[in-house]
Formats: sequence, C-alpha cells, structure tokens
Amino acid sequence: MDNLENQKNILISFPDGKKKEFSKGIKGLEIAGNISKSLEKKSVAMKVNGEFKDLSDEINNDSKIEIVTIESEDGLEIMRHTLTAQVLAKAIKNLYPKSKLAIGPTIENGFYYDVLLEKPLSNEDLPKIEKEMKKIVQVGNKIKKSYVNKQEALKLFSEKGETYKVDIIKESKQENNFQIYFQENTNFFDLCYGPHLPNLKHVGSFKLTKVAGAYWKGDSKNEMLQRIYGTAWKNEDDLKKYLNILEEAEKRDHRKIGKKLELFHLQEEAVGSVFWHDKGWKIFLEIEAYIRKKLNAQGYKEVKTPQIIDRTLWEKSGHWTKFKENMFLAKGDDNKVLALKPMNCPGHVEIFKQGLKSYRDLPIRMAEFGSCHRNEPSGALHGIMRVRQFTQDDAHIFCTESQVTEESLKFCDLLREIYKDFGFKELKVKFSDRPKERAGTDQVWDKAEKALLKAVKEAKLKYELNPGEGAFYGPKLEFVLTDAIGRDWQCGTLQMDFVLPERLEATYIDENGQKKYPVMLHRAILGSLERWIGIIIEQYSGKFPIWLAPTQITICTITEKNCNYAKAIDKSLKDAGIRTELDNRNEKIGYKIREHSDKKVPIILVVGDKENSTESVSIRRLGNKDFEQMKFNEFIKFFRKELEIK
RNA sequence: GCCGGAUUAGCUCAGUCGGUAGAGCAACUGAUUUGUAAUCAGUGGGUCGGCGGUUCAAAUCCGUCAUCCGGCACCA
Repeated sequence: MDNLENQKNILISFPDGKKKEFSKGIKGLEIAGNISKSLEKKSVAMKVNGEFKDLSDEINNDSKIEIVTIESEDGLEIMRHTLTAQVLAKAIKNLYPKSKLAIGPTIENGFYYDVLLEKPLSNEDLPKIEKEMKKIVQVGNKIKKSYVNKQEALKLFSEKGETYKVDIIKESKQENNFQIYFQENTNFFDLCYGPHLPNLKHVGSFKLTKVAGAYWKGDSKNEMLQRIYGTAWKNEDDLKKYLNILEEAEKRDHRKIGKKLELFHLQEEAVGSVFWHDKGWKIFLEIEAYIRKKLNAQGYKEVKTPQIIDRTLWEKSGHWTKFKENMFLAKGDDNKVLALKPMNCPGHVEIFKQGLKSYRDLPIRMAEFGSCHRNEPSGALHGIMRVRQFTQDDAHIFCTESQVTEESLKFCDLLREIYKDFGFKELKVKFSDRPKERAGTDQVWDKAEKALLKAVKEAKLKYELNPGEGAFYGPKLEFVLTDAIGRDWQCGTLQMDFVLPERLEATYIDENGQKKYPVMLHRAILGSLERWIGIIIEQYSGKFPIWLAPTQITICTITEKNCNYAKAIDKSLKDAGIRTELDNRNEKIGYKIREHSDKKVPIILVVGDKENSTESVSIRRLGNKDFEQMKFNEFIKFFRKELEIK
C-alpha cells in the first residue's frame, strides 16, 4: 500500500497555467531542470502554493509551483537573506569565535545581523568583516539543509553556546521541521526559516554600511547587541546606483541646507529647540498663512490656548499617568505644579465646555497652531525633524457620531489638496484599528471603525490595514507621503476619540434635550511645522518654489551707474509684497549670479545700462543658463500671476 | 535613555611618533566699474567643546561631563 502511494504521480501547475505530472517527492531543482537548463541555472528557490521553499525540498502533493530566479525581486531578497545568514554570520564567527548570533533578517535594500560580541564594533571594523565575507563568497560553497525536531535543535545550539538561538527555538510553537542550514566543507551551520540560495555563487555585489547597537528582541530592558547593516544588489551597477542615492540624500540633508541658506540654527543652550533666522521664519510664516487660509475656507475656527497649565488638568485627561516623565514642569504659587503643554486637546475641550452647546452647534472645528513642549529622550532628537519644542497644525472636530464620516471625508480631501501643493504626489494610508488595551465598548468601536473605513473608501484612498495599532481611545488613519527621492514620511493623522470628552466632561444637548458626549476627531496635516519644514527642505533640496522661497527675487546691478534704477525696481517689487533683495555691490555679475544661485534664489533680475534705458529687466531663473528680457511693468504682472499658481 | 563615532578659525576640513596649529572659502583693507556660476593683492582671525589627570611638554594619551552624528528604544 505504502509503496503504491509513493509511486503515485502528482500534478504540478505553473504560473502560466500549464500543468504537468511528476513523480511524488520530486525536488524543486529537478522541476526547474525539467523545464529548461537555463532556468535550472538561474533558479534559487521556489514558491509552493505561495510559500517560499528551498529547491532541495520535496513536493508530495498536487501544488502550484513558481520557480524563483536570481534575477527576480524575490531572488534578490533571498540573496540578501543568504548573505546575512550564511555569509555575514560566518564571517563574524570566523573573526570573533566567542560571539553569539542572534537574528539576521533582510530589510529594505539590504540586511543586518545582530550579534553579541565581547567588545563592541566601530565602523573601522567593517572593512575587515567585509573582506572575510568576500573570502567566504569566493569559495562559493553549496548550502545544504537538514530538518531536526525541537529537541535536536535545542541540543545542537546549546552545545554550540548559541544562547539566542536556543531562546528562539524554545519560544517557537513548532515541534518539528526546524531548518538547519550549513555550508559544505565547513563546520558552520545556522538555524533559519529560509529559503537560501543553493550556493554562494549567486551572491551579487554588497557592502557593509554601518554598525549600531540594538536591543535583543527590540526591548530596551534587554541587553544591547551589535547590529551590522549591509546593502546588497544583483550587480555592481545596482550597488553603485543605490550608494549614489544615499549620497544624494546626504546632499539634501535639511541640517546642511538649513545652515547654508541661513534658515535656522540649533545650539547647546536650547537643546531640541529651533532658533529660526529671518529666512527660515519667512518659510514658517508662509506655511502657517497658507494653512490658515485653507482652514478658514473649511469652516475651522482658530484659537490659542495657554502654554502652561496646572497638572490637575493633565491628570483628568489621563496624560499625566502616561506621559508625566516627558513633560516639562514649572513651579507655580503655593507649590502648584504646572506643565508646559505637550498637546492641545485638553485646552480645546476646555474651550468647548464654555457655555452650553447644542447639537445645532456641531460640528465645531477648532484649530490651533499649537506650540507644544515634550521632553523627548536625548537620543531621539534629530535636526529640526524631532525636537522638544514644536508647532502643530492641530485641530479638533467636535461632532456627533452621525457626522463622523462626512468630517473625515472632508479632512482627507483637504489633506490631499495640501500635500499636492507641496509637490507630493504619492500618498499611502494606514488604517489602524482597535488595540488590545482600549477604552470604550465594542459597539462604540464597531461604529467608529465602520465610519472611518467608510470615509477612506469614499475618499478613494488606497489604504493598508495596521491591525491593533489604533490609539487606546479610537481607530486612526495615518498618512504617509513619498518624497522626491522615494523616502516615506508619516505626517498627517486622523484619530477618532470617544474617551477624552467623557473624561473632561464635555457635553452637548441633543435633539431630545439629553446631554451627550461629542465625538472628537484629532487631526493634523503637516504634523509639526518644524518637521514639515525639514521634510520640504529635503524634498526641494533647498530650491523652494517661489511662493515659499524666503527671497523670491534678487536684483543685481552691472555697475554703480545702474544703482538708482535697481533701487526703484526693488521698491516697486517690495511694494507689491514680493520678497526681494538688492545686490548693488561692486562685484562682477558672474560672481553675483554664482552667489545667489548657490543660495537657491529662484529669480535673479540683472539690470545694466541696456535695461535701464529701456525700463526692462533680464530674468534669470534658477537652474537655467539662459535668460529672457522683459519690460519691468510686464514682469511685475507676470510674476504676480506666477505667485498665484502654487 | 542605550551602543558606537565625532567636536580644531565664521564655514568646510588637514594636523605624522606627544614638542603649545594649517589650507580653501568667507571677513576686513586697497585696487578694479565689471553683461549671466568665483577679478587681483594685502591684512586680521584659534584658551583645538568644558573640566580634571598623566608628562619636562597634550589638539594628540587617560578619565569625566556636554553637545552633535549613525542606529536601537521612545514618539500622547
């Protein structure tokens, strides 16, 4: 009976729809070879019914099979995985025999491996490790696999002293089929969920990029391991391309550009707070004015709430318990403890509570450019992107449950419109639903999630589910945009809150004369203005569009003779509300052009004798080598029109 | 907060073996009055992040604190 069973054929179907019979127990590599020799050569793994498997794995049932080649995205991923688990790990063990391996996953563009070492690494150690890796790759060993059960696995890794692997095996729910990968002719083996390249000849170009500390299991209570990061690509060209992108990102660094363009500075005496210089502050004010205009048009009412508020309010709102460590405190009279506000919502609720509210008053959309202080951990600070004092484009919408979808929808539209104006085209949305620990009944959560989901769908936004990641008081949407060089930034948020109004006893009177708690929508589009400006500095690489540029036009004279004409032009432009500078220094025009181009001024007007006598200007735009001439009167009209287009 | 690295002129950076500092740009002065990405010459500028230690002698070696950078953890 058993024999008959074993000889039975199985039916394999391929992605192109074709089907073929094979004998039971056939291996992936044999199937690839059966299709073509070239496929066999390129193949590195397979997908069996959508699940990744090694080519050495047997297939015993009718299955859908997809052969993964080294040229595919999946192949690249497997190569990276093998590179970290088999090559980097082995290199570390060769160089540091007493090290203990933890985990080595792939990440975007590369991989890392976490290890415990006797002595922490520094960047100077990377070339040495890289060299060792190259040696291992050059040998080009085959990678083989065996299956063991839990007990065997525990024994293997206990004997080896790999305590982290032992830990992983112990915590695993599975009893059998632990995969042990090893390289032929070596004593190296490692536990891994695979799959791996069948041999190291498929490894492409790679580079170790940085070392860092990282907590075991990502928990700061655990010991710190050494994390070695690397990047890997199909070939040298792809690797170089990627390294170029990194270089480009470095050039765009908002800290560098901020200094060069004199936008802001940071200093020791005010760690985590921005000193805005006039040029940076112009950008800040321009953005604030822009948002204010948008909010006014949408029926928001702007307010301003106190900077310092007694701790009792934070206790009532629930923030004190959770966040008091991160609040800046001030001493008041009679030993009162006051806190610099870390957020605006309780303040807004207090405004809502003034006077009796009717359902007819709702929705109330309360906005504030709220300046907040949070004592962020020192290691979290980053330029102006993560600071201790920041300004939110914050607003809270107090509404009835039936208004939630419409308000959410309106918000999504506004958010998209605003992102578009800043040149962001791609938008991702994460929908975070109920977390394990939460406030409010399941019925309320059902209602809230349904309403929010309806809004995303009606807004025609693509979203991905982020299960269990909602706030404790309600589900939320997180808006992630992609910048000019493909990096993601999470900025906007929309959170539904059924808790805070109740905690702070904010009510309205409904149609039946009953007191009810309103729903509160917490929402921000830019998030923090400081961070937003950091992001757009990098998005534009310092070349701000005209409406945001701190200096929109610089007027350059050719000689002293043109000074009066230049001054007259400067005055007319300033009178028209245009941000200009006048450069009438005794310098060559090439020198001036270079300097102002370097400062990313979008338009340079050159005036010499020719322009003076014809009341015209020469217009040179940033990034253009040539220039055009225009009558000054026309130019001013033309420019104003350009300003209206964002 | 944790791990590693860094901190030298206004800016970007060099500084060997421990022998008390150097470049380019910028600034200032003078000459040049110039047509679309750097005109020439000269001058000044530093408690080498702070404090302490080792040493005849410290930018350099050691300790410590601060800040910044790369990650981790955190992010109401």
